[in-house]
Amino acid sequence: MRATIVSVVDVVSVVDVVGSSHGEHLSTRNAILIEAQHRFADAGYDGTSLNDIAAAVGIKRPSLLHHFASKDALYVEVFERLLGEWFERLAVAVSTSERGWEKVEVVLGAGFDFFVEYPDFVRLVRREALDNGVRVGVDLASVMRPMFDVAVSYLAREMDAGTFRRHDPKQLLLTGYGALLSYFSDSPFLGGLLDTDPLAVAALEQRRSHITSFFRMALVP
Amino acid sequence: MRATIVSVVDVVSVVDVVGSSHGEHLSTRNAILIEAQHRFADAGYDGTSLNDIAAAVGIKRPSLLHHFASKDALYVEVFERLLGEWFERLAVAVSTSERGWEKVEVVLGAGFDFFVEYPDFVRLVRREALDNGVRVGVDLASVMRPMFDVAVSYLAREMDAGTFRRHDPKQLLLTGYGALLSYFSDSPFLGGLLDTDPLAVAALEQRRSHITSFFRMALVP
DNA sequence: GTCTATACCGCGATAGAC
DNA sequence: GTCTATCGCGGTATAGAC
Repeated sequence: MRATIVSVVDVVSVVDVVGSSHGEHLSTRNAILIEAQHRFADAGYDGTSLNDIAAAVGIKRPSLLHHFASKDALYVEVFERLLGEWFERLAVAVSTSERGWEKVEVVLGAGFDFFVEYPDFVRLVRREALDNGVRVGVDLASVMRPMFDVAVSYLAREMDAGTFRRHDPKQLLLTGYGALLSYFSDSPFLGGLLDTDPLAVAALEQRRSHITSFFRMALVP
Repeated sequence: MRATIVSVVDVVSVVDVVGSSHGEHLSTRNAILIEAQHRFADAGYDGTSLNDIAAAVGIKRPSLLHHFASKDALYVEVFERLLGEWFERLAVAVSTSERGWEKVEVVLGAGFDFFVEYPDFVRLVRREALDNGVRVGVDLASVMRPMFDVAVSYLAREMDAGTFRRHDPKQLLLTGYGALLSYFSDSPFLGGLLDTDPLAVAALEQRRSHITSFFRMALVP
């Protein structure tokens, strides 16, 4: 069984450590982390071999295991790093002075941009959400829960004030969650459904404006 | 590399073959299929071992491989069986005489009910969509494409007629796809976000009515 | 910090007896 | 149809030389 992340503090603190690369050439450790991130996102935990990661970095598997105690430890660190970036980005968006719909738009846009920037993150989260209950890698729910609760109460407050149309706030968030993430997590599949690459610039702009206008229509009276 | 499904006809024809169980006790073959379906949905292709499936059915792995040529063949047949049921169900919903929003409501409801009935299906589809491009198990996009195109043109027609509010039909479908599927595929995770089991009867009813009213609001002028 | 070498395990698949 | 036995591969992890 893989180790779990129990608090947001743990997550954020790790980022600084990893983020301190020395500049000139990527430290082997960082190179491993980056390569592992791609592999885990592409093929999942079970579908990823340490051999492949090591080879891609230009070392042998035993050398990789010198930097990380186990495959599990490597996976957890990859995930923690991304989660840290995610929280950081979200904190900035939430702390803006906007109000009402504008605030939702800012946060929504920040999430969208982050997913564009870190496509691996979305797919890792999705895989984790799917595996939850069977093999617990990272306790995503506990980590995300505080953000979720904040969002719920924000929506509820705005609805009570009449600024937003009335919906079940939790259901609305789940709907937004699914609509936003799925586009990125399933992009290889969606590429076959549409005629264009979903991650191309034009397609992304189209998606962004659809998501925005769709939820504006749902929320703004 | 796993084999691919190339046409819908292939899919549907298989269902009859498998569906013809003899009644008294599940044939070993069917028992294997059912067990494999659960494992593949829970743990993914790589995370599932033929040993476990065989043991759960009460036989040894070599005996399992007597019924199915390979792990790959087993996986494909599991998927085909579910896809067949899905198309069958959807065809019924689409063929109703409803019009405008009522038709959308019928199809949406049929999808929802199907996902409740076959939770494994949703997670298999999600895993397949995630893996697409890396390891091609089933060419989901080709199989789903015709349905997608039909839905797109239906929406476009209604929008042109003024029956529906104007959106980008494709984007709208992607949004619905994500909102609908994610609730089921990520239910173990969402259970930790909410306080109730997302698949409990009450929660499902809540979700169902939210989805319905949300899209009604988006579509009906 | 990286290497070679090794140990051990579980996997998918095959062959052949019953 | 199910079994035992075996093969070959790739997995994670460890020990010890450089």
